[in-house]
Amino acid sequence: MQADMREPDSTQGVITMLQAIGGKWKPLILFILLNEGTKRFGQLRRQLTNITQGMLTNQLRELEQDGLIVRRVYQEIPPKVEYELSEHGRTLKTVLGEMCTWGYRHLDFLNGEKVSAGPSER
Amino acid sequence: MQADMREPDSTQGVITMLQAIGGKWKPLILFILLNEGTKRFGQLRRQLTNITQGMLTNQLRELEQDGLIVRRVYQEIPPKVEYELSEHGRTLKTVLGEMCTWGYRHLDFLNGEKVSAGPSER
DNA sequence: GCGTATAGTATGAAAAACCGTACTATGTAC
DNA sequence: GTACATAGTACGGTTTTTCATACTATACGC
Repeated sequence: MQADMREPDSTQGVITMLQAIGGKWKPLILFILLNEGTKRFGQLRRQLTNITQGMLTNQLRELEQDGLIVRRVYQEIPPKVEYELSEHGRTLKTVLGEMCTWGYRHLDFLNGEKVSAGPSER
Repeated sequence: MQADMREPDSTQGVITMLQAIGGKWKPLILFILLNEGTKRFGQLRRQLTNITQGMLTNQLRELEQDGLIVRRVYQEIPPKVEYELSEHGRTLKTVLGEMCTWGYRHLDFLNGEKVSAGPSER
């Protein structure tokens, strides 16, 4: 038996998780850093095609404050700043994996419904 | 995009997941139904102490439309409506579990930081 | 000096999420 | 008739999130 297992019926964990990586951009940022490693600010901005600079800065700051990513500033001109997952950030791998899997499963479910469910009665 | 592309570096799954169960109330509702089974509307409302009726109705409708919960209406007066997880909704168990676990881990991390990091200068 | 590239900051507007309050319908008990 | 209980709906307002646009600083090449 797990000694330290907090009550599984408590929503605390899930809520904490959603606060940390929920939202429109954070999962994207984390995925990119998780799968492609260190990235510069501009690289992220170009990859997240629709994000504004302010938004990206903001999200990166929050992720940094939550200890999920590390910001490395090179004292150069023009500026160079790199971002990568922290050690703690890398512990997201399994969760994100599970979420990804379920997400696809859900997509399949939604599609399957459209196809196989009887006459749509809404 | 392509429903077929399941590369682990795709954010599609995670985004889908967050759209389905993200937000302030859905995780709470799902947790209650997952751990305590079928509930009536009023029971949920009392358990989610701060939710408004409109919000609860709205969230339940969305969860129903996403096929995660089932709404059962009894033709009685006063009205009686029960909600429970659908079969598909129950597949959330593992993901929610993982999220919960990581959430707690993250809380520990945040607390650990406060305690063990150098002279607190805040 | 003038334009380019980078990593931002600042400001206000728009959109989305969420909340509070009042209202509906109807069978039962009083 | 009056009040109560249930599961809602309707309306408007506040709060939070996201967006668009313009601006900063500075080494380098021309």
